Amino acid sequence: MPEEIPVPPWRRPKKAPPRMPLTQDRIVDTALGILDAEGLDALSMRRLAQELKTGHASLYAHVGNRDELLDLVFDLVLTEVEIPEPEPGRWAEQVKEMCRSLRRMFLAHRDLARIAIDRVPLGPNGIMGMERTLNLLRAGGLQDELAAYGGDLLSTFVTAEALEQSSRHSGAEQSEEQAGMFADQLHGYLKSLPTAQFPNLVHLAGPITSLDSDRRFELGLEIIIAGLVAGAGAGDGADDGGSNSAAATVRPAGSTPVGS
Amino acid sequence: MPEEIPVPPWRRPKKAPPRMPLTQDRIVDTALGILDAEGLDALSMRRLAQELKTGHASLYAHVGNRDELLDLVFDLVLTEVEIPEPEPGRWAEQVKEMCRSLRRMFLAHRDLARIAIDRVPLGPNGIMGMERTLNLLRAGGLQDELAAYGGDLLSTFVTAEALEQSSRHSGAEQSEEQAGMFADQLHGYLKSLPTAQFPNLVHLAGPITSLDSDRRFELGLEIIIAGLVAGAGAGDGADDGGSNSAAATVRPAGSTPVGS
DNA sequence: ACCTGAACACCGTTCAAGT
DNA sequence: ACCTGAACACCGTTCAAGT
Repeated sequence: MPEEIPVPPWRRPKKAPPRMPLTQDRIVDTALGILDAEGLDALSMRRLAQELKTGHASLYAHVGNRDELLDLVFDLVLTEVEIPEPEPGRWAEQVKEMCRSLRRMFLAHRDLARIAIDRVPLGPNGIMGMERTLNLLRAGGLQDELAAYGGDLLSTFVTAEALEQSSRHSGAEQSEEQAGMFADQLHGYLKSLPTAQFPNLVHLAGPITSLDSDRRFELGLEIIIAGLVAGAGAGDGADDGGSNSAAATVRPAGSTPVGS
Repeated sequence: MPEEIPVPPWRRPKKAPPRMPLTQDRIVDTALGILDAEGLDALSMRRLAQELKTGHASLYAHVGNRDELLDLVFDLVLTEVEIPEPEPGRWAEQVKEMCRSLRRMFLAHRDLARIAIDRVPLGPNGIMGMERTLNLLRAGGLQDELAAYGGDLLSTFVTAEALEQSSRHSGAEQSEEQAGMFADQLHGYLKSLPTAQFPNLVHLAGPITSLDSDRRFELGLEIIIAGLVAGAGAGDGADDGGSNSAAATVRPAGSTPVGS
């Protein structure tokens, strides 16, 4: 009888050989897969168990309950967020880069903003991210209280904006120009309001409905950072503060993922 | 046989005589009652029907589905939010008053922030509120785009902050100093982290955990308003802009509820 | 120790049938 | 026209029983 031929490693991209013992990591990975492909409502314990070819009751040996599972999924994706190491003269731009990276993570994972919105990221990657965020914010000269709260405010903003963007076209399975069609409808509705009673809505129907997600995001970012800088007083490190980013020539060489 | 004695009106505060026909208003009122008393998770169509002494299928003749019901509840409570008529020299303070009123509404209705967070208020009271908000913001000299987005940003902020505050002590039925106990635990945890790896978290453990909800709210409000003012340029109407409120002596006589 | 089947106590929504 | 009962297709969580 010949020796057993080993399975070539490239046959199992990362998932598992047909029968792998149930593991918390495997459960969380699979949950994220379902989330990305089908959304939060499809992510039931039963659906997840089916994907893992096991009974749904078996999951409770490894995750406690559904809410804890979502905590773990949230902490896992936090790995993808890049928080730059502070560089002099680039503070405002680096804060923006951090927020844009967080936003990219949300846009890459369906319904993740819904999971994140009412959760404090206290998993290992969340704690790591908090540390690096505080480090960046303090480099801008924010005093303690403002640095402590500023990180919260920024991440809340990014999460809420991602939530709004994803929920805007969540009615069915559409995703592309459906947002535009909704905006058109809303524009027509606002324009049709009685001018005497709603002068501002009629006048601003254009600006209200023409702001796309990217513009909203950058505008909000600008506002909050300007507010933080204003609150920082004439801080020493915030030399690049304010809403301009004149010194944005250096590449973000120091940016690294949270998880490493 | 004597004439039928009429029921004294004070016996039915506002609810209904024992048998009143099912109505959308009655359904929405009752839904809000359940929400306040028992929270969003308790607000099922079946629980609601039971409260109304009817079959749960009957509700669908008046509300479409559960999501639409929540839309209606949201629009109903928007009635309680006061948005001041602009007064010269009090812009920043009036914006704060508006946001505080919105916050009070959220704190008065359990889990309402969870309902509001992924909903655009397009009901009659929502539209009315948008109009009055835009009117106030433009009185501060914000140009069109900033006014259009500023209202969104402010209400998102207030909603997210209310959500965080309510979810902080949502584990069980506690509500009072439970938040303080959690803060203490978190403080101990942050202080126990290895200083070499987490210098900022260790150093800021105090500020991070000592910020109570009121302080967080006022801080965030300050930051966003400062950012809006900075973006407004040297606007004419924003004479009271910035983060101070020196002229806050006049009573808000012009403030009126949204719904009237 | 880990996994399973079966059960418990719920959901939202639909629809034919009643009044 | 409005309401109802019954059914459909799901949920999360627990727990005694198996291996």
